[in-house]
Amino acid sequence: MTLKEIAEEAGVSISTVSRVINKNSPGAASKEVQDKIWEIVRRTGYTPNSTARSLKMGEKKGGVHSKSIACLFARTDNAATDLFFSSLARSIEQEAFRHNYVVKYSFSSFDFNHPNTFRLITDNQVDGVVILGRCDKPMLKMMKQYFHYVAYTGLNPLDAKYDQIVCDGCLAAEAAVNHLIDLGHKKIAYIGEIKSENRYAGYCSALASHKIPLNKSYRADVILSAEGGYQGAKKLLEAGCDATAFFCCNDTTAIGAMRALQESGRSIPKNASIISIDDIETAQYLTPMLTTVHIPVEEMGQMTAKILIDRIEGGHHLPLKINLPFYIASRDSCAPPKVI
Amino acid sequence: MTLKEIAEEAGVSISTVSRVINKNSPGAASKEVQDKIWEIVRRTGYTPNSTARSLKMGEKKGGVHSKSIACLFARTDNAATDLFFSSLARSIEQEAFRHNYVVKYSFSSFDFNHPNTFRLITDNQVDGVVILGRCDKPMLKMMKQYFHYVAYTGLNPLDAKYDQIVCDGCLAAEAAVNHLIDLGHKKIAYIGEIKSENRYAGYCSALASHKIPLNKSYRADVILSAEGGYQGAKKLLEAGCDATAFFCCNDTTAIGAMRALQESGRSIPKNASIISIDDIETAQYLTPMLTTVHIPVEEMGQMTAKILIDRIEGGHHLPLKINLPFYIASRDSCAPPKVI
DNA sequence: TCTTTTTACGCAAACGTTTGAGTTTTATGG
DNA sequence: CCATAAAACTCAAACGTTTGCGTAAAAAGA
Repeated sequence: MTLKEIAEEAGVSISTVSRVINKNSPGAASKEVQDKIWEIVRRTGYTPNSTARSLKMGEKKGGVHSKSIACLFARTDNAATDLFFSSLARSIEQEAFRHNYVVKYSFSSFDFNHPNTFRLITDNQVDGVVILGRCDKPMLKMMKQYFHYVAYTGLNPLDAKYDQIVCDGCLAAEAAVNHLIDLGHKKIAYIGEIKSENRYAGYCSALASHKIPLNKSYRADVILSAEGGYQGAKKLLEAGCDATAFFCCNDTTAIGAMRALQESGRSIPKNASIISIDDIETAQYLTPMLTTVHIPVEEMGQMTAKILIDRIEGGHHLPLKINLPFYIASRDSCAPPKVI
Repeated sequence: MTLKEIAEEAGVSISTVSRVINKNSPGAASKEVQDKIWEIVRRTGYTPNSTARSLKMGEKKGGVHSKSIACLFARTDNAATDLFFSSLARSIEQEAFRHNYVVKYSFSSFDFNHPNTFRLITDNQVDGVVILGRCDKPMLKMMKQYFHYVAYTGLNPLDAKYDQIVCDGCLAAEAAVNHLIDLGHKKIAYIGEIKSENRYAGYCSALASHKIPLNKSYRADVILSAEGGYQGAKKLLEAGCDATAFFCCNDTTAIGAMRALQESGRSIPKNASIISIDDIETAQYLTPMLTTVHIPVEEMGQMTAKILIDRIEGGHHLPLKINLPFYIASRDSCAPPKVI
């Protein structure tokens, strides 16, 4: 159904139909004509062709908006299937929805070398994009080229002039490890990614500031998943690692690590403490309840969406770098080390 | 930049520029003109206006495709933040990506009464949509009206003539409860949703076929989340429920229930067995490892995307109703009841 | 009854493309 | 040198809208 067809059927001009449907012109048509038009609209299930509409509207003052944003997972071996990112994505979407925006997600690992990627990006007009996960400067820059409005959210703040709403993973890791140290631990293992991972930097920094030497045999380089955590902890244990505490990069990894620890006969927190980052919903229902750094995902998502949309709709503030606070959700998986 | 501007600058007609850029017409222009046009394109960073392009292309034989599909969560109190749906969504997206489609997700609870919803839906042209979660017939019908191509995936098969790729939650629940019964349990509690939930039907049916009377004090009507499971189990326990086994509607709920059970001093599976549905990644890393009905999420997502896209691109088969098989991932959370 | 205002409507251009059909130029062959 | 074919290029319509401007009819005022 098109305006033209409706117009023909109603015996009026296209303009009239258009004006009636976008009830912007007060006295656009007589009551009769209006009724007739609406009747046809309802009966035929007409919906305006948004393509034509935005083509036509594209010129308007201030530019028109597709009222949609994209949400790109910068690195997604597993991110998309992690509760943390789901929650983040969800809160972004909810906030966007409140502003009448839709979100187009791309879970797929975002790879500019992929022949499709470019087309997907440029084809799919969006007003702005939020990048989540891990993102380096060149990539952000590239994004800026194609999308005027870009915001980043995640745990890895970048020192670049882009809007970013983050919760610093480095600081969070540092706090977690400090928590362990405060409990008396000195032999603290690291399970998670290492290369260009700021959580690892936080781990190192916490140790360093307490003059605890870095022990490479205390660390396992694994991807962030339950399987990763399990394998990482197992490897450490089998190598005879005598760590009394384990720092895991996120809760899911911790779940796997806990499993490995328990399988080896260690009880948590009696024989080994474990702490991680995220505080996904299930963390507090595990046995033992997981001590973890609570990241305010809800707020992160909300703010990100709000700020991006604000930008899109004309708010031109300076690049914002918002650092949201975390706190340690202290539960049952950490205790002082057993004195021998 | 528009074709027109390029044309002016190059001193040729719009048509020529168009033909050169979409290198479809072999002998569209002379080498010189081509070079000149490409030079301008590169220098100015011209990208075709996709809105205009699709408006124009809309007529082509077979219709043109926006190369995008939408993914709507029919009911989402919590679905979006559940690993099961994340995995499902992700596999849909990956498969779609392989076919050069992008996916627009809508996590927001999908509510036609919401004034925005209608506009969001109709505004955002997609070639087809997949509905996931829970969906009733009227809603599916409504969807069909706006999107020619609709596919459903989830655990709740519908007896309607739509493409649906499901894993029957009723059968899965029945199998789970049968598993419990086979172990010797007779007092089996139900934790999860009840109203119009086919898993509840499966639970009832399993009991009935073994002549075990339905005991309403054995069931807790809660939403599917860790918190829900926790509260549900707690309520049951506090009411003095003497069930020896607990069926939970999904893994996340089971995690919460396990917590409540353990808090009450019961050890699993010695004092109580627990089984659920989904088999999310973490299930096998819990302590005890969770026995659960494995749902082939990956396959479900893949098939759904593939079938929907096939439909969109012209494959006109009869409405498909694919019922994927599940199996019981038997682990450590179930054991025969303790003989008293 | 004649002007003036209001109400109701239509015309046509424009948004940036694509494309069939036509027109001009150049090369080919006799 | 002319006819013809091939190559290079242009015209203009169309896609479905929105909207400024113009006009006819009805209502109001005198």
